[in-house]
Amino acid sequence: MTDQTDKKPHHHGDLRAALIQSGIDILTESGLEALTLRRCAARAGVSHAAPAHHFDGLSGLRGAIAKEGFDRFRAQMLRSRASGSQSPEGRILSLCRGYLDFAVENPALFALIFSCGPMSQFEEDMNAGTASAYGVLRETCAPFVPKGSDPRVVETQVWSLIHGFSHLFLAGTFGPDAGPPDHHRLFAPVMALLQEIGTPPAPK
Amino acid sequence: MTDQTDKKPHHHGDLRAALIQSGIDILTESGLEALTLRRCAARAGVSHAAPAHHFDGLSGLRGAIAKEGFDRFRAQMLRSRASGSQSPEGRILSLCRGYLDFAVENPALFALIFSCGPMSQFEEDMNAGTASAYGVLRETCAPFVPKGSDPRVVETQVWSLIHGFSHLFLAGTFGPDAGPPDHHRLFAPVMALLQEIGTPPAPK
DNA sequence: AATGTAAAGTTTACAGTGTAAAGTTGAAGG
DNA sequence: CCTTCAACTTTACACTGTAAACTTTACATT
Repeated sequence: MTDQTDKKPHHHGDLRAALIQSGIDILTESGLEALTLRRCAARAGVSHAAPAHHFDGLSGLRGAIAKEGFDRFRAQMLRSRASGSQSPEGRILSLCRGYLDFAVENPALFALIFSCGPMSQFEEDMNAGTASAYGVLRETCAPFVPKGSDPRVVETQVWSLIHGFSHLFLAGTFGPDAGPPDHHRLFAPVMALLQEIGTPPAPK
Repeated sequence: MTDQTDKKPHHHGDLRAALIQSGIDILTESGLEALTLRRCAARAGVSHAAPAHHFDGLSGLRGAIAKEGFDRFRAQMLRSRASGSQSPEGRILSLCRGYLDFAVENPALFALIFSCGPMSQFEEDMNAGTASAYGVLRETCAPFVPKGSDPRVVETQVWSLIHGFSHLFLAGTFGPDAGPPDHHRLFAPVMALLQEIGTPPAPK
């Protein structure tokens, strides 16, 4: 609708960005349920109805935050991928490490991003973010796609594996005691399977 | 605390069970956000404060519903596993089909079960349900565990894979057009990887 | 049988939430 | 200087969870 990205608002400096950042702060500090239009407004120092103007209600705010969250998610995956070994195996393993680390470090934002509830109305923002993150995964998976086969097979395997592990880890399914310090220990089976996925195209 | 399973309540026949069923109905009809103490009470024909008595507030109601949901989840997996080929491979594939089918048929209940937000207070109910479902997975994975190795490796791989696929499928990550009719088509890569996991212990 | 007691629900009240409408401010353009 | 319009505020309302006080009912004890 109205493009207010490069247009200076009248009163506040850049309220839209400030509201998104306030929302992310609230998510980080107090969890998903604490993300509220009114609290977000209070933190940004505006009236409680201001966020409903910039975004289309609460779900609009959540969509905008999710978009920003996807950007950071993607950035962290890229950073992690660039940090380790640059072999095809090393790149995909580091990417998945970044995936898990982001989920562990930003659980509420991660949950918001992949929430499948009332975000359906925001498929525009949502699909853009998903496609962005998915693109990173695709190019990292490319070396493992057998020639002539559908790349989505490998992509789906890797994507499902790392996402399922991250989600179950956050939900505490792998034990209530497992905390951020030792999540890489539990991560070992996933890494092993990822390496197994990587072997077929390079048999000898 | 108070065991009210076999004790006839005073006014209502069995309000606790009625409230849980009302909650599941609301979830099925109107989604996760629609699950409300007051709506649940109205549907069961009692005052709005009644649910807060039987359960410990909203999170208590959600915990009780999650427990019931886990039972149905487990039952569906068992039913599905029993329906197909009884080879070790067939059993694990059918189990995962049941997993995915339950998620597709009960998206809100599935999301509630694996929500990692404010359920932490209900680790008792939650861990019981998780352990119950996890047990089914364990025994189905057992034939694929190499002798002397940690069974949790295979379990984690299968669990993460099927859960991640189900969750991403519900979230629409694999395309917004993919609906219940063709979710088994998209499921193919996961099945392939599951069979791959199954091969190592039977090399010849 | 009368009475006490505790559980099961209801009523009342309150703080917080999203949303819609009307009102206010302030910067830009003629 | 005045108009205009977007940005924001104020006001109002329906709905939510929670806590407290109150009422009813079944059971147990005397």
